[in-house]
Amino acid sequence: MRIATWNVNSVKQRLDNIVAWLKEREPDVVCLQEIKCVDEAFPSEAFEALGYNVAVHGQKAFNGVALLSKHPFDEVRPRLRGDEADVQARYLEAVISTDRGVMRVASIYLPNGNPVDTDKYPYKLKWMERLSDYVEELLELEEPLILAGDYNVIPAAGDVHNPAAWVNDALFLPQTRQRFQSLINLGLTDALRATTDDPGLYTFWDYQAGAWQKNWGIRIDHVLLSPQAADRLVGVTIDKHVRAWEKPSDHVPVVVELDIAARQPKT
DNA sequence: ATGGCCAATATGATTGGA
Repeated sequence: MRIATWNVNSVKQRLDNIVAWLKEREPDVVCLQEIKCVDEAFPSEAFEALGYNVAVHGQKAFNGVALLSKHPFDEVRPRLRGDEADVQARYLEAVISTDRGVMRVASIYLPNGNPVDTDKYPYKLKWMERLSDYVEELLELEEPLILAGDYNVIPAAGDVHNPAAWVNDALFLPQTRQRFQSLINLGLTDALRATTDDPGLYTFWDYQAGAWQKNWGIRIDHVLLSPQAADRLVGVTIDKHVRAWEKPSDHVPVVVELDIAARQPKT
């Protein structure tokens, strides 16, 4: 089972790139973030033509998450629980049947939190606590659980080109990193860090200041695994090459290979 | 990060992203 996450920064602007990447990579499941459109405007047909089932949780202009899957969704759950007044579309979860039972996959777009002296930073921290509270419940199910997305968290100094420049940023502040660590401490595995200790592995390069050309990147797109998923981890790849394509997103896909097979349809 | 961008909005300037 190949599961990927990609913040596409507008599904409409990125459709050609996404389709080209899907053909090249052939993932089973894709978690998309920042689709920046309402459900009705999501280009489902382009993905269905490639054999994907589609689930969308969008909103007008900003945010928005989606799931693509070669295998049918048994259940789809939008919105992160814990705040009924929160209208931002940042969480979408689905259940897929596999040879190891139920597998649960979530597409996550965690709030950025900048500027930190506004209400955006408390919103981020609250969102992280809501996520932890919910994940604590999900882990009790003892299923393969894949929490994939743009976490807007730089976990450690080795995950940013110039740590000193980010010390006061919402992505790297100690409180942010502590809450991310608390989430991991519930019993999750950062898939990339389970495979390598190498610094300088990035998933985002700003459009500004020639950041891509200078490799001024940050690692903020993560795939977190429950024990039942981590035990089946085969490998992790950052598809860095798509950042050099025409009209790129500022994020690139992160792809996880798990030794889990889709349930064969009954014949 | 020496400065540098990009997407959406009934747009021609502003907001949001990271």
